[in-house]
Amino acid sequence: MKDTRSQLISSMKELLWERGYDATSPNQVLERSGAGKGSFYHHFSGKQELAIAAMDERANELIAEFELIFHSDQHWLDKLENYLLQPRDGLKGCRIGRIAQDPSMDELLLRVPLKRYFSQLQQAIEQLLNQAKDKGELPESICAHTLSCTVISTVQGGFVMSRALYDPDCINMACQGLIDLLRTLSTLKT
Amino acid sequence: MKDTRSQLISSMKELLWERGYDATSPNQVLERSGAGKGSFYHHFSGKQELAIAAMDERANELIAEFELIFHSDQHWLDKLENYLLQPRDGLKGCRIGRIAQDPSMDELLLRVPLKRYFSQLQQAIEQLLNQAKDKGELPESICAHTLSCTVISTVQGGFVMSRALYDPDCINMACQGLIDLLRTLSTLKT
DNA sequence: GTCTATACCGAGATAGAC
DNA sequence: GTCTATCTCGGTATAGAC
Repeated sequence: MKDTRSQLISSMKELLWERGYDATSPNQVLERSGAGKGSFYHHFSGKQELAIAAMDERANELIAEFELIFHSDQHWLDKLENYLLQPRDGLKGCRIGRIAQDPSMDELLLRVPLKRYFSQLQQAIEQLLNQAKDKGELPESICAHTLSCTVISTVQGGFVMSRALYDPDCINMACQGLIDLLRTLSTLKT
Repeated sequence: MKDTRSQLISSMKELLWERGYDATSPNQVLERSGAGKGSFYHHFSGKQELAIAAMDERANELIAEFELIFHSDQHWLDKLENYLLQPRDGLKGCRIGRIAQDPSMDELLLRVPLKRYFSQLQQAIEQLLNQAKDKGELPESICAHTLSCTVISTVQGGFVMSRALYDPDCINMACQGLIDLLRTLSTLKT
């Protein structure tokens, strides 16, 4: 059991994942959380403030997840594979990237937690790739920053493609394809 | 100058690109096209039918674009680079993939043109990659179907990442990173 | 803190005149 | 074919009692 405020945030997190920001209404949040209108507008100034709180929690949660993977002491390629081949439901969408396409994301405040998550993720991946280059296991001609964009995009785009083709497996294949390229490259170098 | 019906479709295409399906209202379409409500509901049964007509046109248009690239007589890697490095506005989103995340895309009818586009694109890329394998320029261990998912996802995810970080350049880097991997791989094989 | 009542607006569509 | 008037519903929020 948690307090009303937490319930609201929790329900908003679910709905942001399922429906995004624009398509989620306060009423849906209330229904799911069991709270009343009064509580909602007592704890938050409105939909936007609640959404930001929810996205902040979600970002922290996801950052903790990838840090667990990237801070392990496996080989860099195993870490990356570990990250890329995590089980994902292609039809549901990324728990945070999901909302990036919503028109309301033009608003600066809403973008803050989103930006924070992706910045940190990119930094982590770029660092990993630079270590690989230092060890001579990735060609010097490959730019770690550029490739980190590719890695992140593959995951995010996998969700989009899965939904477009209505095939939950697309995202897993997309990630597998990238891993295959990296493994092959590392094999040929050896 | 075109007739009212075409104007409506044309405006809907723009709005679907800019705002997606759920966030686009009939009123916005009317305002942009200069048509009135009467015309709208005379030519179409409603928002959904208009959107499908618009997406159908858009799909045809985009299919023609990639066919122009893939049916040229360049080397497969040049074709792929040509496709991946096309100029794209990362902040606007894919002209058709943009709407894949909208909640309303759960409706079967709306997904038809979306699915048609992505299916054909994937088929074209897969074919290209298989030719590369036939020529021995891509390792047999690489699965063309799997890798085609990666290619498409990189583009789609590039748009998402660009919007998340609010950096129009992310998508271009993501695509460049994938090309770099493929070029490197092809170099080492030689 | 939480509830119910109320208000305002725009989405999406229909009706019937021209 | 196109126009204006009208309708219903839900999104988003405020007011004031408890």
